[in-house]
Amino acid sequence: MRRPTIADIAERVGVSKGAVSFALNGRPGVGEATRARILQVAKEMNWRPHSAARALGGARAEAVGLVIARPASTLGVEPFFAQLLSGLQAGLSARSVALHLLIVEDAEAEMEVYREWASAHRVDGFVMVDLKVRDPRIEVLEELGAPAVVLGGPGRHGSLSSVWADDREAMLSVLEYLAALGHRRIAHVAGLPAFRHTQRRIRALRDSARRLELVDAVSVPTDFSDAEGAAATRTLLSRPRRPTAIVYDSDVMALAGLGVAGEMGVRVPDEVSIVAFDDSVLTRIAHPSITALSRDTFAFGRQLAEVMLQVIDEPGLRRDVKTATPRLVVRESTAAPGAWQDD
Amino acid sequence: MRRPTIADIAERVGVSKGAVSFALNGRPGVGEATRARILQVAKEMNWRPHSAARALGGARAEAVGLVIARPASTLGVEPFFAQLLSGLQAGLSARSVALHLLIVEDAEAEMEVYREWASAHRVDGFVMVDLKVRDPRIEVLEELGAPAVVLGGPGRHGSLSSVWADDREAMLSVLEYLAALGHRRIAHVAGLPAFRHTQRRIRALRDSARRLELVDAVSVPTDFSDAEGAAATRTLLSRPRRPTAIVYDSDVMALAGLGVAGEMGVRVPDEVSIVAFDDSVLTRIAHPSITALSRDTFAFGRQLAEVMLQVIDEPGLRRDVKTATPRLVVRESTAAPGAWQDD
DNA sequence: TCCCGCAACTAGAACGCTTTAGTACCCAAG
DNA sequence: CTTGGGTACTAAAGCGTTCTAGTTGCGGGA
Repeated sequence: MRRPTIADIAERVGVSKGAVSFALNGRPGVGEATRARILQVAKEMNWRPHSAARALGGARAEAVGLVIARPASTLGVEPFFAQLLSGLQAGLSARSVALHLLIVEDAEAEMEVYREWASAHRVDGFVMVDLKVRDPRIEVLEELGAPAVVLGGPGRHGSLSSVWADDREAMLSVLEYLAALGHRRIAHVAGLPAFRHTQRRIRALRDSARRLELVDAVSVPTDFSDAEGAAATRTLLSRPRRPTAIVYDSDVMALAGLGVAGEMGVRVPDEVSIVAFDDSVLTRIAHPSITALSRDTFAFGRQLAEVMLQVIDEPGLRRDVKTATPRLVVRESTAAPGAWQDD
Repeated sequence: MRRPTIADIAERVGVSKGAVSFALNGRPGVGEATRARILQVAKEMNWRPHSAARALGGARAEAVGLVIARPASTLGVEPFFAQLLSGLQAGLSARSVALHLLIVEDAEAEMEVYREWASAHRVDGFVMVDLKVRDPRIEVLEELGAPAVVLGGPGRHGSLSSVWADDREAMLSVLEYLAALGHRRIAHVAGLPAFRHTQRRIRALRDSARRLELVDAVSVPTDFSDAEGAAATRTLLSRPRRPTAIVYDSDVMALAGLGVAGEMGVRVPDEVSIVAFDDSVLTRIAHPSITALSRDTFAFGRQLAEVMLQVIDEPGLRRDVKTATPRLVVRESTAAPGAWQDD
């Protein structure tokens, strides 16, 4: 048999569709007795709302959109991303809001999908990740007027809300720790330079070079892949005056770097110290275990969900949430540089 | 201004809504010249389809549902799951199909969501994971008549399609390898006994005990968490006649087990060999690296997507795809048992 | 010349729900 | 006894699209 509609219920109870709609949505305009009868019949007939029909009328979609312009494989490879996703889902599912996920080729396609989903009321809001320098997606989301939360910041995300961590401060804490150990030649294997947080880390290194008396403070950009992380490490360690410490923008790259050091016979931490942005099981079980900037990524994702839900509830709202700054967890991969390395 | 509808376009071009609909969907029933004009105007007015309205008419939702009854944290912790998810996404996004993802408390809630999404045309089909013994979800999906693909098998998934790996054969390959090395006391730290694939592995061990002359072949059930994996390992290694080899049902548990062995001063692989079902970066970088059953999980997810799309295209279809059996990758965690361990 | 068939197009119902405007009724105040 | 206002409801108009059942006009064969 066909799925029951409110018209069927109305007919059976002997009232109008309107009355049924009121009753089912707990709205005034229908007596208690009638309401009870309607609810009863609806249950008997096993009725369920048809979200598409509701959406046509402009109701909530009970879903949040996440469009990612990255190769799909990163989803599974980067612990950071996987953790973030699960935190996000955890936060959303507490309110039975689904995550509408799509991976696309590039930012162009991503914006097109924003337009489609927004104009079709397919989702109630968007979570935007991988904030770039002068990101055109911001404008699109603003123009669409859809609730949106940007992962990353602060600043430069227009009227959109955001959730961010202080990358600058985190980078400084690493540099100060390394400088205190006596390191003066510190290299930075950065992520994609187009990302705002990458820029912020690069700038933090450059800015503190003088204060910390670093004689060499270079940032090498990569695409965040383990391959480029390994290549950058190889280049750095092949220099006549190689760095005594390398800071990696992700745990995956740090691990790759550690592997390269092993291959090249450069001992860690005796000859080179290694620090990773982002902590995960990878840094913990590596051998030697890797000193890393640790944060609760799952909680980060949950905060993202929380802000998203708030912004959906109150469309005018603009929140700007700074999450806890990642703190350094010292493990076996860092030590004072050997004496022979001093200038 | 209001978002443009086909009625607006129709008015502007001076044709009926029907004609516009035909033109926009590349259907016959409208002349070339008119079609071109309609497309032109639609572009000018920046028109976009409204999926909710389409869904009302019974069109595709261009989304696949995935409902998971697990704690959200597993999503990020289990490399297998993360990889699978990205493979699935990769396969779907090639056809611009989104993944509608929701995490729920339990199987009851999961089935309720199936009903809701199906009756609301919210998704075109479902991917079901974590197939259990006598799984009630199968019936629900069959009854709903929604296209669905089950991860796991073979058999016992009724009329639904499935994608599966041969767990039995995989387990046998591990056991034969260990037996060939000389192991006779082999323990198995299993996953959730409610899962079909867990059962299959347990049975494989039991069945081959006699043939391989195992004097001790016990399976210890766990919930797949690293905590229970560690606990089970502790119990096993505390026995007066402890096993000389332990097979773990996941890489996460194997890693936990390796940690416990370290704590207890039991040397790996000299005193106990360790094998993991599921390969990932975890097993590769552990110290010692862990012998594991390896498969291309990303490809597995992509196959899942492929079958899903096929079943959506051809609702009557029932496919049963066996994926490549995981093959054993021998690393440092396995060796012949020490002589003193022989009976 | 007439009719047939086909392509091009129109009108409007249908999809399931929400919402608004309106109606019927009752009770209380004047 | 009338009026005013509140409650309980009904009828029907959307929401944006697709689909079905026409209608028109035109070219070609008898």
